[in-house]
Amino acid sequence: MNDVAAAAGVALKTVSRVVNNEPGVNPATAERVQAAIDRLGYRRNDSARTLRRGRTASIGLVIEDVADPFYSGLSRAVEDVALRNDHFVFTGSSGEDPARERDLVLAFCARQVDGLIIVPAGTDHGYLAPEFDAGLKAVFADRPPGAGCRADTVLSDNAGGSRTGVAHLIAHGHRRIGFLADSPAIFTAVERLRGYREALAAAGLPYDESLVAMGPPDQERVRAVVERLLALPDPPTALFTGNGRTTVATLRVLDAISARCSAYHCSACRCSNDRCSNDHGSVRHGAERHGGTGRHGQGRLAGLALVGFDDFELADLLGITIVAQDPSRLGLTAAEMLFRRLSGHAGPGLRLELPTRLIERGSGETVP
Amino acid sequence: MNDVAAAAGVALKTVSRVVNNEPGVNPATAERVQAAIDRLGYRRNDSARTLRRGRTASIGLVIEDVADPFYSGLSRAVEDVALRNDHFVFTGSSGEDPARERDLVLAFCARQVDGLIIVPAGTDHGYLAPEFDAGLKAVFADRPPGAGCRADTVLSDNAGGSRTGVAHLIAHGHRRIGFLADSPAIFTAVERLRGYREALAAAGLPYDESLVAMGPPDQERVRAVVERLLALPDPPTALFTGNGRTTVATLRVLDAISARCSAYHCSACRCSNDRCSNDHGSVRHGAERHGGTGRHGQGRLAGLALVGFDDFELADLLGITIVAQDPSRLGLTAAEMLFRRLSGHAGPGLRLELPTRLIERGSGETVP
DNA sequence: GACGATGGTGACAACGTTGTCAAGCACTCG
DNA sequence: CGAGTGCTTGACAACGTTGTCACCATCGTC
Repeated sequence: MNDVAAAAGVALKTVSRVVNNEPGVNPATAERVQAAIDRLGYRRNDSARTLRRGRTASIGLVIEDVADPFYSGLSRAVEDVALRNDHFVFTGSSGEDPARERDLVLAFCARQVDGLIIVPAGTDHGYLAPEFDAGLKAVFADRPPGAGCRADTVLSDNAGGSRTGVAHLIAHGHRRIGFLADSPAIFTAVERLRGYREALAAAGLPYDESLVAMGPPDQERVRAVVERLLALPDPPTALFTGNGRTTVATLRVLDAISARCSAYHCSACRCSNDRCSNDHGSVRHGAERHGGTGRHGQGRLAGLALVGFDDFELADLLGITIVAQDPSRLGLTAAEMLFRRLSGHAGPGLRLELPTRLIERGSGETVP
Repeated sequence: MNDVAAAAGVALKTVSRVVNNEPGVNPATAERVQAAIDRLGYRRNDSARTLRRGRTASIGLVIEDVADPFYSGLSRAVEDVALRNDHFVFTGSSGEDPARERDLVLAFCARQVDGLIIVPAGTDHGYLAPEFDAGLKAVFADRPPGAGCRADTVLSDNAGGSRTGVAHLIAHGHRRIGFLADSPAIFTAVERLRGYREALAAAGLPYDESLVAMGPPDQERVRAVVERLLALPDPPTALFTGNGRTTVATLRVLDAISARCSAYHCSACRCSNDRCSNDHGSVRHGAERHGGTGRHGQGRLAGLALVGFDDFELADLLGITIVAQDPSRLGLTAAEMLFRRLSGHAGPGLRLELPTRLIERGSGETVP
């Protein structure tokens, strides 16, 4: 900027005015300055600007994993809102590690982000107190902050969505419904379990702990869980899967089981064959309709009904009934709440719950 | 920092030394300072630090869309490498708009990012020249920079992968192969078209322009394209789709066509029925094997063979043969190249090409 | 006992911007 | 002609760090 000022024969401050489109500069001078700027390829140093003004025009976003479609949808929405507000976004993935969440958050604070959107991995946010005192604004998304933290929060209606999904299976005659979800350390998983229990209770069905399995959605764990469930003396006739990754992993397992067993007592055409070489205990045979209009998934679910929490790509094609939450709406809402705070809005911390939506595609509408 | 210094009864500089773990501080003093830091909840202001040191310890990442699984995988890899190198990542989505790409890049530069990883939307990167002069390091990923820009570049072997995929279809007896890809403004699409043509040429097959359709992968456009192809007097018996989104959109279209037509001349069991009420011209009927071990997709492709560029979630389950590139390897490689430059590595701009891999899953192995 | 080496500490300038305030100028009005 | 007004411009300090350099003890050595 110094060089530009010298080149244009004006003072530093005048260049600053031109760069910032401040009023009160003679058009002729402005043009001269602009010419010097272009000639020298000058670009404002936003670090210095930030230091001087105290605002960085950037926000931090801490999520679990950008590579997860749920969070990448959320990210995109946050980014869009931020850009509309002339802010940039630092993104960091915590990988469900509370320590990493904390490190990321504090690092973003040291970078003087104006605000934060956090999908918390941990449950203690005491470390944020000094930051809040220093004027930091934060919004929690998808999961609430730990006790004692009164920040704005945007959640999905996890319990309600889960209740609806499970009630849907019950309405189709299912009495034994397996429940697979993420680890009980995760808020959403616990809420969805609550919804599951509420739906059972509302229908007067017992809660059977042997039908419930919670843990990380990795393929091998899910495989073991599904096989355990199907080997029960009184196995489930339907599954409710508590997040997108678990649903997908479950689909793979059920598909493999279906493929191992080529015997079908087909309910549509009444044909049957006994080429089944699979020692699969009491697994019911699939109800694939030969040449019918059923969707892909239905013939490949080892005879089980399935409803999942979270929509995912190709769920439509596979005919998987799901309870949809809207990740981009979650991100959008969180970002808008944050920018409202940043523009001076005071008032107590809000807690919003976004509705979910049951989308029927076939896999949840089969009878036991 | 001033307050901390006052509270600990030391000079500013000593606090600075403690904060930065610089040697030469009396342990007792350091402890006193640390206590003051903790008591006051002090956190270093990285804006000032940046201003003083000239390095921001952050990099910028410009991609097409974080919400696209391809780019979110790439992002995650970049983020991981950055974190390992104690850097943070600004991410911005260009949405294939060259102007937005430019704005993002320049905004990141104004923020003094140490380096950039760019998936370019545009083909003119002259605007970067002053930044390069000022010492900016940049790596281009997935697509090369515009002419005249000698920056490091990491690409997938687009033409080669496409050639392999198409040759695979040819090897299975296909002579009329439709080619669907992204807009010809996009480097990868053009390269993949080149691979398609090379595979045809190598097999002595003619290049028929009416079998080629390029444009954005939105569902309605793809639907129209597929329907046009199938209505040709001599329709294709196979399709090669040039990216993940196009593949998925194509699957939806073919599924809808298959569902509309419930007539199957089943090659596996020789049964046939004529309940087909669909006016689908010369569309071949699906080869679904009733109760066989085939994968989901094969019965739902309207009788067409299909190979797609890019792997995607559930492609395994659907039995879709694809040419896989590795987005996270792309991101990892780009980030490592960038950090090599940042740590002083000089030398001419490199251009790397990562290999692709054909994964056979059924949809690409059916005969015409 | 004088000297240099060593370890610990602090004063000060500088990084590149912007907010504050004041000054210069041309013009108008009484 | 002088005061008042509005427009344009510039000098200067400050933002919170860190690099440079200098200072002062303390210690060991000749």
